[in-house]
Amino acid sequence: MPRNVLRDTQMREQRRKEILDAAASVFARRGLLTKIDDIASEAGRSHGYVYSYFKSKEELLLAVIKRGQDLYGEQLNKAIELEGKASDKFRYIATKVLSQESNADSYMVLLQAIFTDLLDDEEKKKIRERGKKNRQLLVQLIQEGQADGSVRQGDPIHLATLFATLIQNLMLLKVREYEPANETTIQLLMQMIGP
Amino acid sequence: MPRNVLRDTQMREQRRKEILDAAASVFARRGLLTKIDDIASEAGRSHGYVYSYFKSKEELLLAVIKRGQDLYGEQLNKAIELEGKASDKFRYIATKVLSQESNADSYMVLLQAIFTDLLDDEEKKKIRERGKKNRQLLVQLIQEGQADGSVRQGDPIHLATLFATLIQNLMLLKVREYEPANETTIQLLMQMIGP
Amino acid sequence: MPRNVLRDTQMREQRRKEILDAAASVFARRGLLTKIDDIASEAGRSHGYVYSYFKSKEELLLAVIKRGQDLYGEQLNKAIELEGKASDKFRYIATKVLSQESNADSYMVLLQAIFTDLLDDEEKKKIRERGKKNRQLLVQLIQEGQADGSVRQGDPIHLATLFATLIQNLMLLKVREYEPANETTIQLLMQMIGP
Amino acid sequence: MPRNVLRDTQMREQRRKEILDAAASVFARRGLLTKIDDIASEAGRSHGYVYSYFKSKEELLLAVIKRGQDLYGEQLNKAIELEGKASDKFRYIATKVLSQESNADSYMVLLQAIFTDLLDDEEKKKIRERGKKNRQLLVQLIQEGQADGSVRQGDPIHLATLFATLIQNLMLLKVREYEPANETTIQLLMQMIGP
DNA sequence: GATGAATGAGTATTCATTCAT
DNA sequence: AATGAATGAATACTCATTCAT
Repeated sequence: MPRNVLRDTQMREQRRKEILDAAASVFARRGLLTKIDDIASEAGRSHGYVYSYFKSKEELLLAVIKRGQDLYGEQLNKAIELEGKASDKFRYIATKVLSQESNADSYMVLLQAIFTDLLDDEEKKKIRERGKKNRQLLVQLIQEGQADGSVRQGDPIHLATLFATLIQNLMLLKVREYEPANETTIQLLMQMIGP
Repeated sequence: MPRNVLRDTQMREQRRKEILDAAASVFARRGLLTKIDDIASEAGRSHGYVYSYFKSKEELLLAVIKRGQDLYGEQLNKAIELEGKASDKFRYIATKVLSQESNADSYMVLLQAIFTDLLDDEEKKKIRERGKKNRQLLVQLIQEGQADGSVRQGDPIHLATLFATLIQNLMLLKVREYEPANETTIQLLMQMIGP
Repeated sequence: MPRNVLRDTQMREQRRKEILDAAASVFARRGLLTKIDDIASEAGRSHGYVYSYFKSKEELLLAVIKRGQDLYGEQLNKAIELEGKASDKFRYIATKVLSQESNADSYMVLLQAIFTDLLDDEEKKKIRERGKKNRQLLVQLIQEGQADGSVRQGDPIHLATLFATLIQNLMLLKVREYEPANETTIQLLMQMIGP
Repeated sequence: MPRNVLRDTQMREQRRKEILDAAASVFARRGLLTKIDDIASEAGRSHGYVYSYFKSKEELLLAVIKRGQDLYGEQLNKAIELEGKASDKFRYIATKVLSQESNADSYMVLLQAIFTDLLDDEEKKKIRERGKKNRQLLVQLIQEGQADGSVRQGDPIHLATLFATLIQNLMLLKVREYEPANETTIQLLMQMIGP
């Protein structure tokens, strides 16, 4: 009986995802000091297993970063597609992003990867490209808000950077309980980008 | 015949500082992956030399973090002592801090140290204490600004956190040329905390 | 597919023993200056291999010492269980112990470990406890001999110490060809403890 | 005024001796793991000081061993020159040697040096020669005792070896409080070599 | 496929030794 | 003479990666 090729492929994809989840969590916690064994344990597998899905630790790291950026992009897109004023969408983004711990993890991994010369420039460039693409979504939203009067005037790119910067860093601090980041913070944040 | 003890001590202090400078620079660039050899090379010395001034890589890392926090605190204090409205002091801080690359380096090192479980909780606690002390300076300044009408109303602690978060993350992004951070950004930042 | 767990475990035990053998031999030859690499080479393996069986050089050293003491204890017990007069058992011990080179190796390792402050007091204490347990076996035998008239009178503990001391040191000297230790020596030794 | 060359030489000799004393004590305690710094500290000097008196750690080690052997030889000679029966001289030796802690230290250093391949064969040979010379003194004494009837019959070389072995190992054990070695032990020892 | 035994490149750290002061 | 700054060879230990079972 021939194997079910489709199912095999799906299975494989599923397994790959499990490893990726484990990797994201551990990379966030231990940074670049993460060991393949840590990831394998987190996934409840042996380290050899990990290698049958990813060629190297670097490949795994890059995959984690990419997925984090893609997920963030999706969250932004979902917000953009909402009904209502731009400021409501920003509020949605702030609330949504800050509420998901995995975002903070992803961002921390990204930061470390960018800041270290572990990765070659080629890879760093790809990461930056994705970052710009995501920021462009925010820029759009800023412009939308400036048009509907719900966001203050000013260079949209800088405003988008400030907004992104704020929620990203707040995420970091929140997760580590290093500084507070709650509803009050979000309200302030909204006033700051408000008109 | 013993040498000139006073001069020896001064020399030693000077050398220690040189290593610390080198270490700060390399830690910022390579994060926790930094090798003692990298630091020694950066300082133009052998690795053994480094060990005659610092007992271990961890001690060196902690010293780098502490110095970064202390310098930041000094910059804040200098701003506080200026004449003028609180908002002018904030502008001074933003301009000053963002203009010094070493601040970004220090902050990145701090982030990685906090985010990794390389350090024990004891050490992390010390770092957090210093962080709180520095933020308290900003809180004071926010309150001063709310009194003189140059800063918007709202919980001072959250406002301070937001401000700190903004300049810190902007520092990061600037240094890595990942995102822009310039005079325009600062102006926006000022409007955001303005009344 | 997981492997045969039972066989794996047995294999692992076997490998551990091989390393222990190699370690005993090299420790005896090079003392505490022994390098892990020496041991690995002796076992025909890489140094990493050694570390997957023993956490550290110290753990390996302690295991070597313990095994040496346990083996010596077994040899004593075997002698005790023989038929015949106590003096015959002593002769058996002297002959048996002196004929096995590994005994000398073990003893030398033990001596060095005890005499250096490499090990903490906790570990040294354990070693001494085992030493006392073994000497107690000799004390029993001395008393048996004094009862059956085949061993001279006198404090059994001191006599046991003297006997142990003699065979241990003779072992040392013999192996290193520093001094002779043969049948004649054993005869003399027997006369000395004889009535 | 020309320097007092004689006094300078004596001074130098004196300093050398001080280092040697410190070295003997530390080598005994820490074995071949002894650091030059340990020795320098023990002597209340800097490590550079040590190097102006001894070319290397090995030279220092060899000097310590040689001195220990020479001192032991002197003690034997002194005993031989006493009036009385050979057995009295043996008792004197046992008492004297066991009462001086430095003898145990020296012997331990010697043992370790012999048992390690740190030293080249050339040096080991010299050490063995001195050892034989000292044992020869004991052999003489055994023969003297067999002549005057105060020592049992048997091959003098083996008897000498046994005696030497006994007192050396007892020294070791005594110093480390690993086993008892006192007046009672000496009495037994005397009976053992007695006729 | 899944495991974990085995390897060895890489790294922190120590310490003998040199030498300028 | 005496010190201790500086070096770098040596060594314990880690961990990514490979591969036989």
